[in-house]
Amino acid sequence: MSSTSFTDLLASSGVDCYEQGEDFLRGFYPETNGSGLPKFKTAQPPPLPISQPPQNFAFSSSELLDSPLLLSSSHSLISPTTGAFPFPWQIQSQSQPPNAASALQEETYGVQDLQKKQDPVPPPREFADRVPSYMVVSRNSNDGYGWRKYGQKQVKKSENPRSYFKCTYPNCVSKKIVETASDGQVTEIIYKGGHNHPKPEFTKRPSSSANARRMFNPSSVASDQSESSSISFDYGDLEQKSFKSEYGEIEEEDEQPEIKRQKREGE
DNA sequence: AAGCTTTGACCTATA
DNA sequence: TTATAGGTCAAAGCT
Repeated sequence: MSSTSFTDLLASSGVDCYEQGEDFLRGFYPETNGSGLPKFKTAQPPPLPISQPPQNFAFSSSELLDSPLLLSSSHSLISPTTGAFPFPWQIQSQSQPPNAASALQEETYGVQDLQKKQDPVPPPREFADRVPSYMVVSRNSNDGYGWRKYGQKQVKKSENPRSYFKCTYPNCVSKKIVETASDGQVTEIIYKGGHNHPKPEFTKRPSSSANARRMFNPSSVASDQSESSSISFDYGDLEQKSFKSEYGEIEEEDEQPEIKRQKREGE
């Protein structure tokens, strides 16, 4: 599969990724079997039980706003003529439609050049400079999901250390690997597996203070500044793609209180 | 007290 | 079969 097929499909599907939930998912399927249905390597996925996919499945405005990359490139996000979404990594960095996951197997979208060129906006480092290192490193949850870091490794193929994250949602096997440069910039994100759940509604999460603090702490915003320089998706091990009907609704997070709290804590 | 990150050790896949 | 690299585990410590 190639990245061109992805955008081609998006273009051919003629969907607006922002506005169309289900259509977005449909259009998101990077590969079809010719009948408009996605190809699945492991098993035929159940039909999407979501008659009205939550908007968070695509983007939340706060996240969009948080990303200077998105802002800086927003003028070219969607082709007015084709409707093609030129930045599939934005979709994936936000969330992975579970059923699209296997179709994205071994798909890699590299956007290093783009990111490096468009990352002149200095992140709000005032937080990162004050908080403990692990808090800084945890700047990775802007996609709305809760991630727990379970390992870090310096790999040979890259001079930057990799951090390994698991989704904190119960029974969710989604993982992501974040490669972070010495200056704190995220140079690569690799998603493995897809979420079998919607974005958690952090206000309802147990121990919401702790989770919310990390999920929406401003330092994560700082990370967002540089995140998505390169995002890869590996859904090879994704088996359980069934969507649970327990769809929570998290449209937009009012992160102002969290930011304030974080500021207090960071001081 | 709960949940998180850190980090060295261990496990596994691959050449 | 062995060496190496990548991925994961789990105890310790932190917020």
